[in-house]
Amino acid sequence: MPTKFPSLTVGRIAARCGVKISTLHFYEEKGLIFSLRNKGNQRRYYPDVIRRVSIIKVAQKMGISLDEIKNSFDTLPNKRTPTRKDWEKLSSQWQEILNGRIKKMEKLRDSLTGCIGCGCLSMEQCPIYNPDDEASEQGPGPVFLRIKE
Amino acid sequence: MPTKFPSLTVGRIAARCGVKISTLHFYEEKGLIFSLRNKGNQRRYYPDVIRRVSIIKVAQKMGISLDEIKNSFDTLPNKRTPTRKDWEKLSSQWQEILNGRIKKMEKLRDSLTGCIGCGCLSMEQCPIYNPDDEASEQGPGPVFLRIKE
DNA sequence: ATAAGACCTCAAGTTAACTTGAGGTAAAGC
DNA sequence: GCTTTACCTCAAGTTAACTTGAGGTCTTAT
Repeated sequence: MPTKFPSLTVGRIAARCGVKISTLHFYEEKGLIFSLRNKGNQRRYYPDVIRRVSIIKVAQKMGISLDEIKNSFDTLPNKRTPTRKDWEKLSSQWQEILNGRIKKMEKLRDSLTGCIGCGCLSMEQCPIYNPDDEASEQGPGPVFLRIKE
Repeated sequence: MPTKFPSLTVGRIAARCGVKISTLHFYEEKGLIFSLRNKGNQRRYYPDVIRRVSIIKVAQKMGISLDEIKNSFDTLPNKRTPTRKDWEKLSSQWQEILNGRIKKMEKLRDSLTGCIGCGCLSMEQCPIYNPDDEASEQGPGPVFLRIKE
């Protein structure tokens, strides 16, 4: 916990992080980052906000939504900016999500491979048209498979 | 090319494909599917629209946008509904895209693995903070890396 | 023939993640 | 002190991919 009044301006943070000022306003509004105000009501940041923003950006690249990111941040003690240990935790959380996504994609890709030239476009047996994880999940549901007529 | 007037109603197609009627209207507006109108101005479809919608859905699962899907469809002769041969072509196109995405994700995941516990949160050497494909792409650009001070 | 159910159009709303703009204040440089 | 930047707030706009609703017409079943 820094003790001196923060001195980084929003413009500076923006430049450092490669984002627009409006993005920082937006993140703050969403509770993803924080700032103090100087006498003139301008935002002043502690340097750790840079790390925070960078982490947000990395997470986004993994396809994590801002909401999920916020949730993860909120699980940290005192809503502090992730420390090295925290980062370990967060990144392995996110890694799992990432792994799940990759698996799904690979599955799809492989089905696709099997489909190339298989002539199943009739949608009667094509695995792609009826992947287990969706159509069969909740009973009747979508009807990709039963085209029959 | 079917020669008889089409008879499938929008409600029927919706039920078959597991989508809402409004979605079909929307797809038509976007030029992704087509219909004829009966005397009373109601839509009537040829059965192949079902295949078309199914393909759209599959493509979307691969993360292909409607715009990209439309582009792909538009490359087909006469903008016809994909035949088996066409499907071969489209699916391998999309497979490439999918492969690219998977690769990116894997890269990210692996960087992440390398990062867990590496303490590079200072953002001075962390590969994640400065993946080649973005920051270094266009000269100056974002500044994730040069945090220095 | 008539009522219920299926359709039609067009406008506006929804979510995510921001961006843009207008109108006004602060801070910094000379 | 003055001017140029940098900030501030709040409202509205943006894109993708749809959904919802209002007000009205067709079709179909009885």
